[in-house]
Amino acid sequence: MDKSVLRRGSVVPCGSGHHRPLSLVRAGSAPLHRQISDALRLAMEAGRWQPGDLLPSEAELRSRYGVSRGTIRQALATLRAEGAIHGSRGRPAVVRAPSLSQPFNELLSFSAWARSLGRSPSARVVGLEERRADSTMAAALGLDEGSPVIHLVRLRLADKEPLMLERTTFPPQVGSRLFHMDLEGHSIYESLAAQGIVVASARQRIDAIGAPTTDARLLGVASRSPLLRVRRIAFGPDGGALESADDRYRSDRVSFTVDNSAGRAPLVRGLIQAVS
Amino acid sequence: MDKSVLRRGSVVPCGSGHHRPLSLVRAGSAPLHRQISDALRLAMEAGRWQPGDLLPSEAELRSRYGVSRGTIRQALATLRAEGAIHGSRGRPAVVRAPSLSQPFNELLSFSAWARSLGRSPSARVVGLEERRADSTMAAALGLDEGSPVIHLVRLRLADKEPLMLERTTFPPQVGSRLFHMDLEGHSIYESLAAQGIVVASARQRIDAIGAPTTDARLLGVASRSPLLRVRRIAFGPDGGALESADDRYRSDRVSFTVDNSAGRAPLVRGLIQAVS
DNA sequence: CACTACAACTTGTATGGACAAGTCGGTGCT
DNA sequence: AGCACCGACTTGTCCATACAAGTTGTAGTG
Repeated sequence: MDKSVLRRGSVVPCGSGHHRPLSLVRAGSAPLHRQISDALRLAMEAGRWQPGDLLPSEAELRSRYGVSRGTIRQALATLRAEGAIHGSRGRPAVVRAPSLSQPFNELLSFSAWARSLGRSPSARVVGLEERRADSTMAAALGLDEGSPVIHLVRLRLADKEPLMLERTTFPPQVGSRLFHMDLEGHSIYESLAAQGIVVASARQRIDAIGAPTTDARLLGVASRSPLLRVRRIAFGPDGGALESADDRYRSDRVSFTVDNSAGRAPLVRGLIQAVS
Repeated sequence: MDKSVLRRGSVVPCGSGHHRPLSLVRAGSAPLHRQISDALRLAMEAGRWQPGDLLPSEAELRSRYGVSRGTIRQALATLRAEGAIHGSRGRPAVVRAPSLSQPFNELLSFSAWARSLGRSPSARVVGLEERRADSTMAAALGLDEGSPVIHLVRLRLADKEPLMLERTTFPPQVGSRLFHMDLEGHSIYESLAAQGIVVASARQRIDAIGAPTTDARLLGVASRSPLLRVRRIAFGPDGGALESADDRYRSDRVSFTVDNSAGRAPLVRGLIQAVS
């Protein structure tokens, strides 16, 4: 009798056969169209629909959520403006690509970043020593030239695969704490935060360099192969510099994304590419 | 009797005192809401409303164009998705400062970016041709495999110095307009914006590659030297893909910065390094 | 068999009405 | 003067309806 309805609906393998309207709060909570767009976005991020799949038709969504068509269209319009779906006339909306939404904090802490991608981060200390600041480093950290600084070099790994070579210079009041810390297991940022040292702002510069031979050997790539370099100065709440870092990523495995919607804040993220 | 109506209306110094519905084509032409959003965007770009000004109320727009409120709201929703206006409840929509979308624009448009750094941008067309989309390109643009696309390759220069090699693929409805445009002098983005094609969101991926020989020759660097690559997909307010780009920057001259203050939006910018 | 035409579906467009929620200015009270 | 309150106005949300336009599968035609 209504096989025609099932024809389009069968595109979506709806595992749980809910027939009553899905849970929507109609009282003082968020607007209905927002609840619906959030739910759809969540389902897309969870991989319930693959890129290229067709969303359920507006009529089916309407009956599934028990709202009018205008409300459904408003929810879909939100997803369309975000670039998550892509509609044309006469056919249900097409799922565009995995939507990405993660906090920005990741770009600061390798450990937090790797964990957010489902990898287990670790580190291998290559060197830890006290130095005297040269002129550029002194300027970066706001110190006098020749004053002592602590220089730390670590190879950063995710699932035991080397991804990044990290050279960090700390002013004494921060760096002196490193000698009593576990530099290979725990996140430096998290250990410092436990001692009340928090990063309030950071300025990072991204460019590309050819790998020097020593860097190449540590990272396991060919000499002179391209690396993504991130140079960062992190500041505390009082504006004092907490570190000056030079991170070099294997560019065949790591890339950064900038997700930008007009009028909204840009979302900067690191990615680890799939092994080809 | 109705001074209350004039109270809000007086915000807009309506020079030409049209009282009949402004010129809208109701036959096979563009949809009404699109004609209205185009007209409003044009008026805003012409400086008729300054940033911070209040747009006329929906009721006034409704009577001015002789359409229903839903149509007006659809036009305003388009402008909101573009970031041109910014609405809150109980007050007419506010015209957003173009400076808010400035860093966003810089990352998109080489011309706008170079000008913001005090350089004079230009371009040299290396190739312009129609192609058929392969599977990955079709997926990126949301087209069918094998459908025609327009492929443009340009060398981008600042003060006549080559900085970036740009390969862009456009879907037909955007790319077909390129053949009637000045591709070496004017900004493509600005020319397209004048025709109502506006970028609402974009996804960019940054990594590093070694320069292939052809790229190296065009950019004037050694073969296999590191380049900063930015791959971008730009979307319009309706979620349709407007372009898929592959930009390769001379990493000895260009870098990107991410300024991050905790709690505030990260600021992503490009930099041209001083000649050493 | 190839092609056309149609019917059923889909989304896009547009209208009208109704109520809730927020802003703003003025009124009147203390 | 300072303050609470109210009413007019505004946008946000939601509903119901109707038609246009595009897609797709099916049935009928040559």
